[in-house]
Amino acid sequence: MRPGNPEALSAPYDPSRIEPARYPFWEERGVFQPRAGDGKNPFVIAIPPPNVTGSLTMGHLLGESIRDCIIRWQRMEGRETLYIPGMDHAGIATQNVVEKKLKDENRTRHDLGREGFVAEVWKWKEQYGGLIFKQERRLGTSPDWSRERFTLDEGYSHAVLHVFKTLYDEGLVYRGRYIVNWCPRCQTALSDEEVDHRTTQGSLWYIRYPIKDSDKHVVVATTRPETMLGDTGVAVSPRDTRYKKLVGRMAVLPLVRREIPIVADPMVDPKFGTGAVKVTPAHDPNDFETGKRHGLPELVIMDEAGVMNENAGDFRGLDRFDARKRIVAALQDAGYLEKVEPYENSVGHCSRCHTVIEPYLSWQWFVKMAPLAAPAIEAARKGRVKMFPARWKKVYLNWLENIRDWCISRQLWWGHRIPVWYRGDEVVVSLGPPEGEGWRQDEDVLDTWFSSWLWPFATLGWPEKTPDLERFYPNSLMVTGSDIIFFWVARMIMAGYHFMGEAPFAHVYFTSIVRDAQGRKMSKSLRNSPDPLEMIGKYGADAVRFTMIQTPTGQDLLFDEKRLETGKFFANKMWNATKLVLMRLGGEDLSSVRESQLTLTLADRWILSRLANATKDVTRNLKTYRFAEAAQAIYHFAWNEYCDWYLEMAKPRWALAEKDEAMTPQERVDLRTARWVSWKVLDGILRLLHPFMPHVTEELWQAIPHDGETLAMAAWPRAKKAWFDAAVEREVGFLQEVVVAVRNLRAEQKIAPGRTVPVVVRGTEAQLELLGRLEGQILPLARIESLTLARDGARPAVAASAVVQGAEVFLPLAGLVDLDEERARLAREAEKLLTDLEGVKKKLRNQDFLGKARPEIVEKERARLAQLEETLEKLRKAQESLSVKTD
RNA sequence: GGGCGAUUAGCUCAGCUGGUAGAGCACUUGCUCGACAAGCAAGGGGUCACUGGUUCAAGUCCAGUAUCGCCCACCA
Repeated sequence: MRPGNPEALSAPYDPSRIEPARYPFWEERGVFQPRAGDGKNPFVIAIPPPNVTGSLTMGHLLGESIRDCIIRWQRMEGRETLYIPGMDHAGIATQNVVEKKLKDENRTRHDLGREGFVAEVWKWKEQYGGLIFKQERRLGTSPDWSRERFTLDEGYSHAVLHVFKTLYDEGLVYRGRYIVNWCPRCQTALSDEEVDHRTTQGSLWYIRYPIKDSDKHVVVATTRPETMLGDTGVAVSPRDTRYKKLVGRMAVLPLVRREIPIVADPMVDPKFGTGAVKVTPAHDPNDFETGKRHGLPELVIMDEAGVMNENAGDFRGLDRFDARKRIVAALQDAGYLEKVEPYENSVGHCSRCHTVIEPYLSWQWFVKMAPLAAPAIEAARKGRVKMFPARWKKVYLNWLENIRDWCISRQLWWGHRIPVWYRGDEVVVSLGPPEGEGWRQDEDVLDTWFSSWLWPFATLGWPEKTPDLERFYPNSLMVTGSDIIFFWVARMIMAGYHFMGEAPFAHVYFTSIVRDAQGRKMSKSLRNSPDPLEMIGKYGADAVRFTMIQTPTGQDLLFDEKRLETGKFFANKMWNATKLVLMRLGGEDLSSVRESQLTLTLADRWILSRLANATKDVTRNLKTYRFAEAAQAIYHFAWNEYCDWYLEMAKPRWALAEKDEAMTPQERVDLRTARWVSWKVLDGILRLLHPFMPHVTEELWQAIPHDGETLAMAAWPRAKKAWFDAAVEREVGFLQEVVVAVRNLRAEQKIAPGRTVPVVVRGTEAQLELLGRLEGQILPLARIESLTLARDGARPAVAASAVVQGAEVFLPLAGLVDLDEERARLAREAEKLLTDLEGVKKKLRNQDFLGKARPEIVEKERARLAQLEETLEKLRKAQESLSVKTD
């Protein structure tokens, strides 16, 4: 065993001094690499790959704190652990960043050409990408950096293209011309999940469409009047008698004078608007379907930038929103506009740049999802994949059960280029260019999520059968935000089943969403996210981790910087407690000490029992992902039990070392026992706390006597059965109550803190015997000058008193006790007791309660009644004695 | 339109199988006793959103209401 080093803690606790040095310390010792463990299954977590453009946010801090806590815990449990790091190439996001940079240089990606631009992005990536991981090291997380992956690195890209080809060959990837979500600013198609719907105050325009060969007209209502230029029909409900005779006739499109048929279609809700709908097959997904059913032409009137095209006649060249204004004006001028109503509806926006989405007719690639969803649905239903908190299962299932095909082609340059080759009418799907001349590769790239859905196995070398894949798939746990449950979690599960034949992980833990104090989501644009590195600098990584991990499970976290103090103060407390213990160990060699050679006092047995309980609690709560409870358990034990009580009770025993005369043999054993127990429990605390606060615990552990090189690889404590001792806990509980009662009396009587007081206790033989056993350790706790144990003795003449578990505690201070004060206090006490007593009596008078409640509950109430009556009786006597004396 | 969550001390939140309401911060009072003022000790503070139900017993289970928040939905 390595001896302690008190020097190490001579300076005050300063996280920014100790934390940075710990990272290389762990790395040099290979702590983060998996190492074959005890034969148990390995424990594997893959990081949700942050965008290559990303920087550390409070949200990451939360997820990383949790992931690393579990990984470190499992590592200490002896499991072979792997935490897989990596980044996402983030197609649109990254392309946008680099395009913006080009724009600042007055260039566009088109100036560079495709190859040049992609080279530029790679250059950017090398220079600025992955900042997040440089920052993250400061948090002390423990991924195996030697296994870091990037979704666009060579092997991973191969996996992505391989998946595309496989799905194509299976008929699950297809190309088609459909209405897709189109961002006119990014100029690419998007999946449904990449569209944010926002409730928007708009208008409903009622437009008259004249009926051909008639002086009548039909009125249609629309939220998007500009699309009328692309109308190729008018639809009414087949059940709508109002319009029955119009079906089959032609309407004349205002401004354009195109004749369009009036058709009957069940899509129309006769109760909405006028019951007649304009049909614009090229600009609305509903209308697209309607158009198909009636063979209506698909007339595209905008280009990919949302600018009206040659089919827009006079409005050509106008932006879609300008066109809307001009068309409405023109309709009004020509008398076609019947009315305008304010109307609230939901408008899709690009989740990347917030531009209003345009439904756009174009050729795109899709994945047929229903067959992939089936096993993923079953996995959740059968519990093969469990979600925490469980309610997310419903959300997940609801999405999968109503799943729609996934548009995976993106009109971008940064990403995996679609491995499809065209030559005339020939189409070949192939990872490389086909043999022969004249092949042209598809211009589009794949959705970023089409690569990240493979993350749990593509990071391990799939499709090669690598040893890593063999050993570390499936992963154990996924920890991520519920905001990407559809984007990512559901799709990973689908991909896991389809390509690996089993779920990618057994458990999914969804973290909270971090919001600001007003409840707004943290975002760059709002600038309401504190700088994580600044927080770490100010409070220390340990404090940040400890605080973040205590977020309410499954609820949003309203982040308040003030809360970080708790963690910092706690670390400081542990620093100082360790310093104290270390000094008092006096360099004693503990390596050869065995528990059986020691004489454990009541206090020792108590703290060991409490340690066993804390160990059990922390472990149980980690197992069930109740991080806040786990953190609370160790916090409370370390601070309120070990520091506040045990260390205080150990002080007089440690002081034996400074005795002038020689120690007796018993004293020597007692000293050694106090040293060993205080060290042993501290060691246990540091171990239990390490996953939450790795730096300070490692620092402190290195300073105290320890075995092994690093706490990060030390064994997780086990709750020793022999240490649990409920009887001892009750006994010490009584002693604590006595101490608190004396302190309380002192405070109430405003006795100077420096002054010691005599105390008389009347109680049962057992109670007095207990007090006697720990007398030496209790006296200083309440600054007691002398403790008189009086079994049947008379009550002191003039005293302040309290009742503790039936025992009477007296502060006999004639002349010093403020009698009025004391009488008032006793009266208050008695009143409180009386209220409680009434409650209990009422309960015990209730025949239903006596008859139906569990017997042990009734017994408990009876005992409580007795206790209350006894206490009250003693308070009354105290009151009497005071009134007699003063008369 | 559907679904989910929240409502407990001034603030942020615990309260897991129903059985005397908890923590941190904030607040009050008192403390330079050789670990720690980032601390110690003692306190004050809650009709657990509302209404009804189940039960001997409800913060906890059920139903409804209100307010706030989130998600989903081809609401012209």
